[in-house]
Amino acid sequence: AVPYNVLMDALCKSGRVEEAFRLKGRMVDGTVRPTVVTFGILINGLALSNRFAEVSAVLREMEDLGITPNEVIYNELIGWHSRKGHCSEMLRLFDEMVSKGMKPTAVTYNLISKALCKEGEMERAEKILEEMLLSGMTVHCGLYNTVIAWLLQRPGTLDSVVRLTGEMLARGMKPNGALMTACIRELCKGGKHQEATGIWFEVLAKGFHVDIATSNALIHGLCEGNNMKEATKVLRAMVTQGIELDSITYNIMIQGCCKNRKMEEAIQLRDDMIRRGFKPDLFTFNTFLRAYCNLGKMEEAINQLDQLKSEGLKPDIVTYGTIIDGYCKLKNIEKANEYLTELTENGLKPNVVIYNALIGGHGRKGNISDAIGVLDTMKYKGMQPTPVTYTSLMHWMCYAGLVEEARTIFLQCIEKKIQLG
RNA sequence: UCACGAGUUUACAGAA
Repeated sequence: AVPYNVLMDALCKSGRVEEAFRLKGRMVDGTVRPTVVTFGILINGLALSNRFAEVSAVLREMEDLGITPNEVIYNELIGWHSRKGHCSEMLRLFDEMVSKGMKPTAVTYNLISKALCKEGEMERAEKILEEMLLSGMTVHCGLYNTVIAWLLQRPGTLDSVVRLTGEMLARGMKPNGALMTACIRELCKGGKHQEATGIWFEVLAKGFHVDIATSNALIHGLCEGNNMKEATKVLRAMVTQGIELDSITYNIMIQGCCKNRKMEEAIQLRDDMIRRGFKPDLFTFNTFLRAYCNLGKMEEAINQLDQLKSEGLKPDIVTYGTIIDGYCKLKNIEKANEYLTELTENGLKPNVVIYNALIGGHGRKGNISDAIGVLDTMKYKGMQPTPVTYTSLMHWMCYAGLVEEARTIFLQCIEKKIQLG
């Protein structure tokens, strides 16, 4: 039957459904028995050529032959209704599939959530989810996972996300790792630290495994919100719960300390990291480097550069971006250019961030013509200036009293429809 | 034979 199926599939996909059916006719007459797959191909063929009305005949034939539709057949039927926006029929099939003891697959959930979550219908997706619950329909965690994932992509849905995730947990379901991570990240971004931490603890309390990425996202979110106390609490909890930290965890915590100028603690964390067998990586070094730059301690910063080199690591564009910006903030253009040269010698290409930093350097010195020179270089190299480029340039122009020039740039931005924020 | 697609850390501007 396999060669038949292959041929029929090809025919269906090139719109020659009739011929596929004729082939199936020969199978039935002959010795080769069609299988579920055969019918799956035919149903897909009918759907592709918009002849869904004929599907019921196919289903009847299957029944006559004693062939039970499997998950794929259901997915095809659900897919058709999903694309046509026939939500109730789609959900009926979903329920039927479950009641016949079939497990919906990831494809099923994607099809359903896609239909439910179509543009502007997010509320509907939520409502349907709740209706399913109330009417005793089977709601698998996969459906929750997909609906929440869709919700997360839309602004202003955080509350729903929290509620649905809470409902999942209340029903003993576990949100998948990517979902948990996204959920926690978004919650933290929205300043909902207690909620984020709460979910994390709750999942652990239920005895579920929590991905390291999720825990890291939580700690990062808390650090970003300058909530080092809570971040430390979570870190401690990870250790006591036996969750293995990784170098990313350390890097996040180090960055958190550095941002708060707690260099001793940052160094302590790095020591701890090494003690546990992790080598500081580029992220670690770049983070320290930035911290020293921010403190105006350029010797210390360069010391980090030397150290990372001697560890066999290669400084990357971020390393140089940090150093160059550090010198530019100190109005030391000469040094900045020195590292610009080193960067190119190491086979790296300056990017927008580097140029933006240089513009800031010239600007701080009141050297607007050189700042404009950098902008010209960018354009010459075919590099797209960013909103940062323009706001920085305008700022330093105003600072130097060149308000009219700044206004000209501003008008150009509007003309080019550049969003300055 | 059916849909789509993956999560965590480091550099640049402005307002307070």
